[in-house]
Amino acid sequence: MKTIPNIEDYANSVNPVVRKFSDYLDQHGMRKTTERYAILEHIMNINGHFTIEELQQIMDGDGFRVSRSTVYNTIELLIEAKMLRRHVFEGMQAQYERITLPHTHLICTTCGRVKEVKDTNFAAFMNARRFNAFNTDHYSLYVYGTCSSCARKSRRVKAENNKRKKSL
Amino acid sequence: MKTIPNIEDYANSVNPVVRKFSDYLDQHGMRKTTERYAILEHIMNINGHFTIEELQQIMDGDGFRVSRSTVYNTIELLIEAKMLRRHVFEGMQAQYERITLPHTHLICTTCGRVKEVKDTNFAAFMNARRFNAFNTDHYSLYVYGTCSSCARKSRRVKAENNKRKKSL
DNA sequence: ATGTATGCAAACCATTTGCAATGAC
DNA sequence: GTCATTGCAAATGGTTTGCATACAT
Repeated sequence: MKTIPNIEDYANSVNPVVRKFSDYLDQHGMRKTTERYAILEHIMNINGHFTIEELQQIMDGDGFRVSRSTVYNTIELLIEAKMLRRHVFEGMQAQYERITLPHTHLICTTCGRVKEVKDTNFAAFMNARRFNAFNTDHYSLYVYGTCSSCARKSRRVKAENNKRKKSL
Repeated sequence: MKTIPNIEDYANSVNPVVRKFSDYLDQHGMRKTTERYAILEHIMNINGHFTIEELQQIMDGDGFRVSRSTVYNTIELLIEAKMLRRHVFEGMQAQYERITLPHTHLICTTCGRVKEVKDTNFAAFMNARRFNAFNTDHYSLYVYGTCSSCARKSRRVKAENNKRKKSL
């Protein structure tokens, strides 16, 4: 098991992400527990999206056992602290990701993989966009379609089907 | 109870939405049942979003009882027929809406109300947008924030709090 | 007549909750 | 020492499933 530093180490961390969480806990009179920091720590090591299940498996594999309720609890705190976002893509279970720079989500409807892409044009568009009498906090753009790897596979299957037809 | 026309009437309907559904059922060797048409009929009368629960209550109120499984079943068919879309906004249960023109969703994080807004600039932007090696099928833009009515309420509450403070 | 679709009740599964034990403060 | 947090197990609630019955074809 990777050693999880003790709570004082975290409370004094210079990592701005850890700082932000500590500050949030302080400001809300909440306790700084090993579990909370361990969960944040593991989330910081994940690139892109993860499900609750995946996060817990990563932590388990790392020898750090936390109860499911605590995972949900901490995820909720991180969302309230505006450090994490929950996404529910069509037909999939909830996925989470750290809030970083705004980006677009490409979701392959065949394999379910999600890819984040920077999109400065879109970000600029949204920054300028005002919705009448609506005060925007944040936004999500989900683009559904077929990723290149699934498109390749489907072309291969079609080619094989054609071959079969010819040989009949 | 509003009379639901019989199945032949539907099969011969000139309504393009009903047509599309009939064609889909035909092409897939599926049966044209009263329940399926009644569900489509009621969905067509709904403006904007609805939950499964809401749809069923509307149908009940209209004296048309369908089982929950049939509602789910038919909703699924309509999604496969690309006539309906499922949305899961942050912290809410699934909502459905007919596929019409592309539009942006404004979701109030206070009251949960969802509003659709046309956005021709954004539609134009997305039409021109190509994602490298990704074949786009459709997209959804969710904008979260505070609607005008909730903003008004919150201003009122703040004003009252200030008054109270002064009088102390 | 055949077999798909419906309706009901039971099963499912991600998430939430209640509560005794633990540990941050 | 106090009380928020944890972990477990049970409850919840939206959705799915199995199966006998109804009905479109």
